[in-house]
Amino acid sequence: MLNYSTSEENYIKAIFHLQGNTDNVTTNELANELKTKPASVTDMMKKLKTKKLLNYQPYQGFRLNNEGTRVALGIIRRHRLWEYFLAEKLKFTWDEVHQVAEDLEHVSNKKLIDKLDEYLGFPRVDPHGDPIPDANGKIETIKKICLTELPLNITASVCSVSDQSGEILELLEHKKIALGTKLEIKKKFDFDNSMEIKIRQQPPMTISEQLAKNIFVTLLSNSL
Amino acid sequence: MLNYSTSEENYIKAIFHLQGNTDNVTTNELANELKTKPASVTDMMKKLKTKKLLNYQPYQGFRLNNEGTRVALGIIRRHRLWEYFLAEKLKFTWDEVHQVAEDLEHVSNKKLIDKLDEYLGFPRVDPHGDPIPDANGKIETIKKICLTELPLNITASVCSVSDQSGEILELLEHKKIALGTKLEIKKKFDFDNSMEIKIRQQPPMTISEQLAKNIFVTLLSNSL
DNA sequence: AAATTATTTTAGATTTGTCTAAATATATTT
DNA sequence: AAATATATTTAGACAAATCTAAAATAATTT
Repeated sequence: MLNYSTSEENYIKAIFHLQGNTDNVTTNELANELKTKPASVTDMMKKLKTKKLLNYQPYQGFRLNNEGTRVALGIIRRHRLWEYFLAEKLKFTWDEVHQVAEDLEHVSNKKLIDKLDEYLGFPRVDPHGDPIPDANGKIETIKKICLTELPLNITASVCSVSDQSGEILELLEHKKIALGTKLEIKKKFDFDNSMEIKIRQQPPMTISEQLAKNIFVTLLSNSL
Repeated sequence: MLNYSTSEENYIKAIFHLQGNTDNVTTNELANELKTKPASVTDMMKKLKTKKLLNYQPYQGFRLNNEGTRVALGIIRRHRLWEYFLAEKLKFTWDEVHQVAEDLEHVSNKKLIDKLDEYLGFPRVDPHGDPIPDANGKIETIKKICLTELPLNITASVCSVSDQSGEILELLEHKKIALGTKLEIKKKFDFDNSMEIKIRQQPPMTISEQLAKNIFVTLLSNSL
């Protein structure tokens, strides 16, 4: 259980988020993600390769290996637990938690994080609906679908919102849509792709295509 | 409200703790406190002087100026609020909180700290009995005296313990002495400087000079 | 397939924070 | 007050993380 610098951790986390199941991450992609220069990325990739956290051959891009993935999941665990703490206990809003957690995540004291996890009641998802890895690095795969993909009359639970701007939060608050809100689609209108949705004990309401595109839900069969 | 690096903050904090009301802090003192080398201290003092946080003339030692003190109190506020959080909410023991707070204190987001303060109920002292500066940097001066200085039959409240080892904590736990415990001295024995103390609703007990020297109390007139 | 374009790497510089060893200033002895 | 000892500073080096500019490699176009 070595410790890694804040900078190393930021690179590891960014690679984790960029690498899909198939292709390698490229130097430019990572430089762009981290708002740094390609030369800096190459330097760090050499370093992380000697630390055996990733596979890297010059000009061929890179991927985290098992150890790198383990480290990444540790960082993500810390990040999401702090996000949960900030939102749940300190009453930060959705759009504020990420930035603050960016700093807190680098305090890598295992006992601190495991006690925080316990204090929070072992939450399974962060305030954006993303799953929190457990103390062993296990992470649930939650089948998120965009609200635009949800079939009619199927109840689903709001699990995340991709846009985190103040504007969307204002709108969601007005419409009483929050994380965990259970809803179903009653009608879709081809004219403007707006839809009428129903939340239990509330009258039906209409939401725009633009809003629906930013809302993600999980089907309640594999509920949270 | 500039931001300072972790290293700068550690120097500022250490100077704050070393500087009394009169004399300057010396290079060697600070090097010893921070377990670094005198040359490194000189380098940093030059830097902090250009940042206008302290007074420093070569060979004459240094002191924080008003701005430096303000910065130091901000760091101490963060440190002690996290200590309180760790002990109170996450159930860390006395001897564990300091080390973890050393890392957390460098996350310098004002909103985070002010919300944490509110969440904790605006605590006035940390788990070691040291006062927590408020959001404006105001700090209470608590008149701590060593238990060995407490007059007979005067009730006082335990406010801090200088030694933070596991051994002393074990002993204090056994004797049911905790922070906030109210006690008075009934007898002092010149032979070995041991003393008999009384805690309300408990039989009198004897404690050694060595233990008494490590316990600090506040008189209840200027109570916590 | 040759030429052009885009991407990636290398080489060398910079900043921050640290160190060792040597030089300088201050304090203490005799 | 001169000699010795201690404390402090300077000079120069090093590692981490970054950058710019140039070189090398790969991909694309004609």
